Amino acid sequence: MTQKTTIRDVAKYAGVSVATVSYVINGVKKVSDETKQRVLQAIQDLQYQPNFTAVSLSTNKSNMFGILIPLVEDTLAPVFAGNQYYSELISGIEYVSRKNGYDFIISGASNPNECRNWVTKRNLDGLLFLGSFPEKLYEEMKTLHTKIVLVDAYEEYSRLYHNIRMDDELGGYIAACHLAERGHSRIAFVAPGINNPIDRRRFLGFENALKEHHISVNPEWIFLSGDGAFQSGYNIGMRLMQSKATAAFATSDILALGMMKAIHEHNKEVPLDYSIVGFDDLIISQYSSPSLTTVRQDVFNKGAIAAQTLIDTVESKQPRAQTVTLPVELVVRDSTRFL
Amino acid sequence: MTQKTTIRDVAKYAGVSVATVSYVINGVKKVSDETKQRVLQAIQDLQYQPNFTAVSLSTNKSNMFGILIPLVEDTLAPVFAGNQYYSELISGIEYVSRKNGYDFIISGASNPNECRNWVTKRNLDGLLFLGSFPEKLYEEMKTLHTKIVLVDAYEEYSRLYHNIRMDDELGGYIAACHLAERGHSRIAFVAPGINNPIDRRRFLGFENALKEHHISVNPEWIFLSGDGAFQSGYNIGMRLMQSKATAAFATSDILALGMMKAIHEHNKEVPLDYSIVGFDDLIISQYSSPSLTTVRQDVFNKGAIAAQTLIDTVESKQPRAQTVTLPVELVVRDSTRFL
DNA sequence: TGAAATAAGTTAACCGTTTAACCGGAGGGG
DNA sequence: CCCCTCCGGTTAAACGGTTAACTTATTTCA
Repeated sequence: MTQKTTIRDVAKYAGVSVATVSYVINGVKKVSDETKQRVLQAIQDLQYQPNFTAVSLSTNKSNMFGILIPLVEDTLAPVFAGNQYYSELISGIEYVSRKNGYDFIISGASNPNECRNWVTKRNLDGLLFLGSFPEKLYEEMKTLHTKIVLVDAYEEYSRLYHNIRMDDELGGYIAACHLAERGHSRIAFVAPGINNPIDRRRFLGFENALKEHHISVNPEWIFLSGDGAFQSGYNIGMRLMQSKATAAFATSDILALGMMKAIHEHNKEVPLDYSIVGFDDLIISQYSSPSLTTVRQDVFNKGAIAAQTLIDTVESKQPRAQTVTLPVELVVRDSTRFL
Repeated sequence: MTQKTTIRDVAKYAGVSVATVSYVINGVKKVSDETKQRVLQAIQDLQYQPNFTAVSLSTNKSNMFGILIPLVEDTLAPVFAGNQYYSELISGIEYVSRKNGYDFIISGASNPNECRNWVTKRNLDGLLFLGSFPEKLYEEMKTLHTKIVLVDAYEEYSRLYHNIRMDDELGGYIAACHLAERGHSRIAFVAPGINNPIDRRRFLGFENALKEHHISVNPEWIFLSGDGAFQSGYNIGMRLMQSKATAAFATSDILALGMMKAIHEHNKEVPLDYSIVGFDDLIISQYSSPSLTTVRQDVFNKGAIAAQTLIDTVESKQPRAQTVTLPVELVVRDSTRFL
C-alpha cells in the first residue's frame, strides 16, 4: 500500500516549490520552459494525480453535479427503475460528463431541505432537474448559488434557468396531422394528464393540427390515465372501444402498447379497426405486433445536450438562461392506416 | 449569497472550540450533556451542515463509491442506455445509498489506468462492478486499497471480492424442468454466449435438468446469438424453426421475444408450435402476446444488496469476501404448453 | 491526605491543494 | 547610475474539517 503521491512529492522530486507545480498544472502563471519540463517529468515519473477532494476544498469547485429525479411516491424508489426513458437520458449525460472530466451523483430526493443539504454538503457545481418537481423545490434552489439546468420543465421557469426540451408541440402536431391526413376525423387524445408540462404541449400541437384540418376536438375523446403504466393504457383501450373514435394519439408508447393489447384481446384489430400513434419510439415499439407508428425523440441526445449546457454554464461559457428545443420526427410503421 | 456556515461559526455561537463541535457531531469523544445541548442548538439555529469535501480530505473517506459499467464498444456509451436491467439495478443501488448517506458516481470507463485515476482522484471508498470486465481491470484494482463488490462476475474472483449474483444455475434448471415436465424433450438453449459468467451457469442448470429427465443435450439445439439484441433473437427464431426442437429456453426475455416475433411472422404459433421460456421477467414480458413464461429475478433487490454489502464492507462490518446468491423463480404464463 | 485516575475541554497540527503576497535579479529608460 | 518594471520563482495563509496531545478541575481510594 504505497502512500499516495502528493503535490509535495512532485515538488521535491523536481526541486521546486509546490506552488510552482500547481502553476504548471493549472497554467495560471508563467513558468519557464525549463522548469515546466522538469515538473512535467516529475509528474510523469511519479504518476501524480491531483486529489480532487483537496482541489475542491481549495477552489470551492467540485467538478461534480447532481441529478434530481422524481420519486415514485409509494416505494420511494427513483422513477427511473426499469424506465427506458430515464436510463437513456442518464446515459447521454454520462457520455458528455465523462468527456469533460465531470462526475455526477443522482438523488431521488425532492424534499427541498434534503436537497439543499445535498448540494452544499457535496459542494456541487450544478444541478440537473429531470422532469417536474414540486414548486417549493424550485423556490428553495433559487436561494442556492448552484447552476441549474432543467429538462422537460414548465415554460414558466425558462426565464430563470436553462431549459432543455423536445418540440412536444410539434410532436403532437405531426401525430395528429398524420392521422388526419389518413382520413381520420374522430381522433382521441390519450395522456397521463394534461397539466404536466409535456402533455400540455403535446395536446396544444394536437389541437392545432385538428383545427387546421377543420376537425373539432371532442372532449369525450380525451382520455387521461393518471399515470403512464401499461395497465392504464390497457384500461383506456377498453374505453376507446366504447367510443366512436377510430384513431388515437397517445403521448407515450407504453400507453399506446397497452391500448393495442386491450384492442387485440377483444377481437378488434390495429390498424384495421383503430389507428394508433405513440410517442417516444421505445425499442419495443418497433417489435410489437403491429409495429407502432410513433413520434421519435432522441433521448440520449437530450441528455447529452443538457449535460453540456450545464457544464458550459458552470464554466461560464453560457451566459444566460436559454431554452433549447430539440426536434422530433414521425416514424410511420404499421399501427396506422388510411381510413 | 450568505456565506456558508462553517464549524467555526457554530463553535463561536455555542461558545466552545471547534474540536468540541466536531466531537458532538461525530460522537467520538465524551461531551457533557449541557455543552452538547448548546452545540446541538447552535447547529440547529445556524442550519449547519458539515462540508463533505473537508471531511473527506481530513478523514480520507468520501462517503462515495463508484459504479463501473461496461461500455458498448462502438458508441462508447454505457451499456445501460435503454436497458431495463441496468436502470433497475442502479435504482436499487440508489435506494440504499441514499438511505445510508452515500452517493455514487458512474463511469463507463474500463481502461484500467483511467479507472485507477478515477478512484484516487475522487477518493472513492469503494467500487461496484456491474457485469464482467477485461481481466486487466481486476488486476489493476487489486493494487488499489478500495473496497470492491462484484455483481454477476465469474466465480474465480469470488475469493478476492464480494460477489452478488442470482442463482443462475437454479434458473436454468427450473426453466428446463418446466419444459421437460410439460412433455418436451427436444429443447433448445438460446444465449448470447456460453462463456460469460451468467449464461455459463444458466447452461449448467439447464444441462442438469435435462440429465435428470434423461434427455440428452443436442449440440444442434444450442443457439448462440453473440449479443442480446432483439434482432438476434429474431434470427435465432428463424433457425429454430428449421430445427426439430419444440421448445426453447432463452437466457434473456429480449431474445425470447425476438424469437416469438420471428415465429409469429412465419405463421407458426407460440405456444402451439413452440414453447418458449425467457429469463429476467421484464415489464414487457407480461404484456407480450402471448405473455412470456420466464425466470424472474429481482434486479432492484440485487442492486440494493450489492450496495449494502459494499457499504458494510467500507464500514468494516463485513469481514471477508463472500458470495451472495439470490433466489429466482419461475413465472408461468402463456408461452409454454403441454406437448 | 495525597497520588492517581477520570472527565471535559482546548490547542494546534494535519489532510492536499490554490493563490495572494512577497522577493531577488536582470533589463531598460531617463 | 539609479529607479522602475518584469520575470520566475518562493512563502505562507487559506479552504473546512478531524484528532492526537495537552490542560485543568474533579473524583477516587489506599
